[in-house]
Amino acid sequence: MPQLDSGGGGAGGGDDLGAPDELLAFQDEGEEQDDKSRDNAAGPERDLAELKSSLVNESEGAAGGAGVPGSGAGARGEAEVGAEALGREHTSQRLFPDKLPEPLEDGLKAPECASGMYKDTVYSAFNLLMHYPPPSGAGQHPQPQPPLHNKASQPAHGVPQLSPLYEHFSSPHPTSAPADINQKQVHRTLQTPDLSGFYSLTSGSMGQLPHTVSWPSPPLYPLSPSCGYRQHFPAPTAAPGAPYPRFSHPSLMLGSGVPGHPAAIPHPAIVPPSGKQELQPYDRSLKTQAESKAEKEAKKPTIKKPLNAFMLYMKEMRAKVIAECTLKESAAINQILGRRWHALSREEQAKYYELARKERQLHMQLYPGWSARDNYGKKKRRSREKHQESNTGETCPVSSSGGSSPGHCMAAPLSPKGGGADTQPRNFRAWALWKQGLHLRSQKPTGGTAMLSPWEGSITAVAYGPPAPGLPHLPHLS
DNA sequence: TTACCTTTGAAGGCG
DNA sequence: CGCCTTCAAAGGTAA
Repeated sequence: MPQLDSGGGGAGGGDDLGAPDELLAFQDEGEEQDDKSRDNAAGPERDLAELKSSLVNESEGAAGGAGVPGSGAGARGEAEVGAEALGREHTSQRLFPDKLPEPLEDGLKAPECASGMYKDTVYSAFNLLMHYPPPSGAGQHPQPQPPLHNKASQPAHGVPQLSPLYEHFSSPHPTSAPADINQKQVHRTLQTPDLSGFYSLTSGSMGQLPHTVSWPSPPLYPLSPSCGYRQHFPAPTAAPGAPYPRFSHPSLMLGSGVPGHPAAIPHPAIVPPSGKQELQPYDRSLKTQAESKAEKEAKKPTIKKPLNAFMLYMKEMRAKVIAECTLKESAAINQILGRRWHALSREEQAKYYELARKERQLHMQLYPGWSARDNYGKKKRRSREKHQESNTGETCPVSSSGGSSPGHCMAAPLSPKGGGADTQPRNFRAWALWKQGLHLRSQKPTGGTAMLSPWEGSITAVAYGPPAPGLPHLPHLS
């Protein structure tokens, strides 16, 4: 299992990462950022930054202002409290210099957002996360954690919840599980030796597995009460040798090869159709047997899509942004995260791409017949009418404002329903980029092939595109 | 109660 | 092959 260096050294070779096309994509991105740096004072990027800045500031003003009335310093104090709290847990991981790519973040003018923005970013996390495969983990015994009773597979407010792989890779040898796990035991057989440490599932039973797993996760960052966030858990008691208690997932613990342990837990991708926690087996027994088959069918758990790289990144960083920026609105937070994502170096992004690739690989192994199409229509989206309206793409804010940056189009105001976002359709961004001869990164070449097996060696290259049809990234897994 | 917002990436469908 | 659509997470917000 490779130990992905978080620095520029081992995994480094960032220039070695990615297929040529991918490098091109990154190059374009970097050039764009460079342009931003060079042209910091003017230009469409600046417009974008200012626009976003105003948006973010508005949001922060709403969120932070309530907690710390009229005091930017106070807000900053909160952020510092959060940063301090972070530091307590990540003191040894603060490898990332305080140097900020300010041009990239100039849109975030709020000092509480700008300060410490990059202090605990991907590096700190991946120092601990990217440890493949799980080490023997002797002596690492994460503390049992109280079960949550909120939505299944969802963390408490502000608590980052990691994907199974994400957590697994950093929870090497869990030994205990919440008390309510016993009611949710699902026996599954090993499917592949490589995944034995992750989930043991029979492929045929995937779709029927109930997903009642609460996802106990202590807060990564002991938020100060002054931040206005409830603390659902006591601050994690970092046991010696247990670097990241929050990454210890009980379900993974159960399935992680603990001798004689009877159970494994479904992949968190399996959720009830409602997205809410399914009935416990005990409760289910109260159901009459006359429950219609159709009803049971309707209650079939939904297998969620595996998280992509950005989603994984968001999951990890959301709490930090919330803590630093005292933001709550996910839309605003996601904008910040999107900017941060673009500000990440190739190496940093590569780690998430690699993690996402493993997620997909695992997901593929667990649910062989699953297709993303299966979930189509389960989440009701905007009306077709809006889509059609948006497809016209004739309301391009670029053309109207003279902006030339794709990001300019992306900087649709955070408006209420029917506002700018609706006048700026999703595909508009693709249109705007295409119009400028650019390409979305999501449309980069397919057929990517991993040059790295996660189970071996260090990263020499990573293909970010989807695997070629029928060509798994990890040949020995399929 | 439910959809929307907002982000990027993956995947499937369609022309 | 390129484009479009949908979904994945998250939580506040509006209908």
